[in-house]
Amino acid sequence: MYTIRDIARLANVSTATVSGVINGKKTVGEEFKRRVLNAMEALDYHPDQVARSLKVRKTFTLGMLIPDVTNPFFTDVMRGVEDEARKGGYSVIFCNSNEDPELESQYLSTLFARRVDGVLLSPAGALAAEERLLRKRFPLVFLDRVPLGYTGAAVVTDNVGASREAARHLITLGHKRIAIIAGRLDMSNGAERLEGFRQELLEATLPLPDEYLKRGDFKLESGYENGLELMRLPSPPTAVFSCNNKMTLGLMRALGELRIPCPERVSVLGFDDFDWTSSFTPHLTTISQPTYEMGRRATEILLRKIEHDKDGTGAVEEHLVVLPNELRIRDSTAPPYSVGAQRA
Amino acid sequence: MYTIRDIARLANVSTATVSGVINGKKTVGEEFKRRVLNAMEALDYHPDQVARSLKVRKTFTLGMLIPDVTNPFFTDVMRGVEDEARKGGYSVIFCNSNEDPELESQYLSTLFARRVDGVLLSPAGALAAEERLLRKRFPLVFLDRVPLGYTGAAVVTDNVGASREAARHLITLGHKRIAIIAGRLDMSNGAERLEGFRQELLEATLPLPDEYLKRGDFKLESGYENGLELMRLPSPPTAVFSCNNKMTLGLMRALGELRIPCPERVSVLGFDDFDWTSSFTPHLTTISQPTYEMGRRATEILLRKIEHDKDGTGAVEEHLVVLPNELRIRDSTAPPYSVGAQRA
DNA sequence: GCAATATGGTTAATCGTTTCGTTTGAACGA
DNA sequence: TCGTTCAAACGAAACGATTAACCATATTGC
Repeated sequence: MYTIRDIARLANVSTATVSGVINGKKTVGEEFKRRVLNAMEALDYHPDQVARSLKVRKTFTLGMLIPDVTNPFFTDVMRGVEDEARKGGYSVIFCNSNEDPELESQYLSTLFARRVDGVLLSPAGALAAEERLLRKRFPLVFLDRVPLGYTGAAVVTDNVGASREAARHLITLGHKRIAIIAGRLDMSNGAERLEGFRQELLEATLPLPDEYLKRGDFKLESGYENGLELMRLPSPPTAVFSCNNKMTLGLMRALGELRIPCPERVSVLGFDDFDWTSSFTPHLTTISQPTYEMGRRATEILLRKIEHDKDGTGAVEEHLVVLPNELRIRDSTAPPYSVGAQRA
Repeated sequence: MYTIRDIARLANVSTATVSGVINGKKTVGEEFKRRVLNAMEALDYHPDQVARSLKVRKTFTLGMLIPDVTNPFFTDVMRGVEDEARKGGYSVIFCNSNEDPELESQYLSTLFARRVDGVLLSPAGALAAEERLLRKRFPLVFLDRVPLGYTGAAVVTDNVGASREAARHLITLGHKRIAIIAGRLDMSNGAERLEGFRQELLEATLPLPDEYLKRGDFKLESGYENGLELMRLPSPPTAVFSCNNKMTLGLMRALGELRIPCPERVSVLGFDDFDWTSSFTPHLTTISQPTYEMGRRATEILLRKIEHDKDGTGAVEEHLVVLPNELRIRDSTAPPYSVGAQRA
């Protein structure tokens, strides 16, 4: 493994000169530059970034902490993050907390010890308490979910609006018995999605009985369990709104096992789109979030924070970005079977 | 940001002593240890890993380079990698080459500059040429795919065997006109899957006409396009073997658009399982790879290489691990419609 | 012709750790 | 009372880069 000194010796110049041509800072003469470049080429020399990081107090590394890598929502976000980070010359350490607050805070410590320049966080726990500590460790941008009462930088989507639109769509189709499988209510996104849904029902003076309000945890199993329970009710709903993709999957599985046809017997509308929903039947009606863009924007904001924080006490305007969602109407929603059709 | 010197000063000891208690190497007296620990606690001190890395010439960081984060196969692998890495005290920098050899080699350079201790590689390009250079840069373990003629460490699955089993399943069902949508043939996995399929057909003295052999590139679109072409043939196949999950998705989309029912008109068997295949119809018959285990094993091997490489010239036995796959028979495969049923 | 200024290079200190070699001092045996 | 031993703590030199402070030479203005 060669060092800058090896290059300097081989090119017959000082290390400062080598450093100069590497970073293009100092003006260095043509002749010298050529010699340095040649030497670097000859030895396949790549400057040691860790030494550099130590000196300049910057690692050009970002941390990204998400609750579930196997969720396509997050992998799409990751693409946005990675592309934008690369553009800025940053690498990303991805950490998967598996929805486990314990593991999450362990990762956060590791990232701190590694002196990452900033962190993108989609929290697993309700870390309202730690949040202040975190913010003094490194610049932070929340993604998708924010702790209750948090006021700092974040990129989220319009959960309330989208849920209202979802509910409205179902109502417009003529549904009266509409159930919801909610996500974690201690997370902003889970809470907001329920909130929007509730608002719209209220406005249409439709009831939301307790047995139609199911509390999931964003995982497949909870969608499955709750789906089973809902459809076994004496008076099952004619439409179900599921608050994230994994739970929708669980719900569909439940319907399949119970041999309840969708949308004939029950309409399904899920938060989060899949790019492969058009590969299977039924094609799901979903709320599509701008995943890639979320990742991109969050990274953009984080990089800006990093840039500004260096010269000051971090007095950058804390930005909250709310991106719009889009309702994609496909085949899993239809008018209720009891309306305009003979009873089965 | 506090340094080891701050701690030393506060605890009234030398930096060597602080370092000693942090790393638990030196024996340090109870009294001193207590003082140091207190000081660390008081200042929320976390040792700077980058300084440490510089000194000990080890970053405790792994690089993982995959061609597609949005492919659930790879995210499952990632979980295995991450869990095993964390157990060993390593972090992972994930890079997504997007099946782009250019980007891939750019990432490889970055990883080298960052002095990662080792790299897990699922190559996008046929980097047979670079491979020798890479191996002198850092310990390397290939994952899922290996360059042609590569003999070093790798974790793959039994592609030939699995493809034979897949073909046999279709043959046993009575299919005679079986088509394949192959993956990239310049990658070991793509080539082997075709090879196994071919072998089994040969053994059953079944033909594989040119128009039944489609060359895809592992992406959804190629599954879609090839699916359309296959089913528009004057004499379309009664069964199709698709060589990875994304292409299977494309194929299913094509069938959906052409309104060709599966498995009634055509059986579909795909490489790679989805955990959500049971959420939609038809439930796919697939070859399930031990994804998590692949990631875990590969990491295990890489860590062992790293451990051994440090004291020597890397004369570790280069291990090739071949894991078994499993055929999961579900609803997308059935006897051909022309056999034992009236012609439609 | 000479001070002032560019230009293009060098030397050496530094970032925050680890670690080698050394010092300190308590315990012990004779 | 002295060596001798040994454990425990210390001081300072690295690791490989960056960069401030300098220095030498050439160019320019007056």
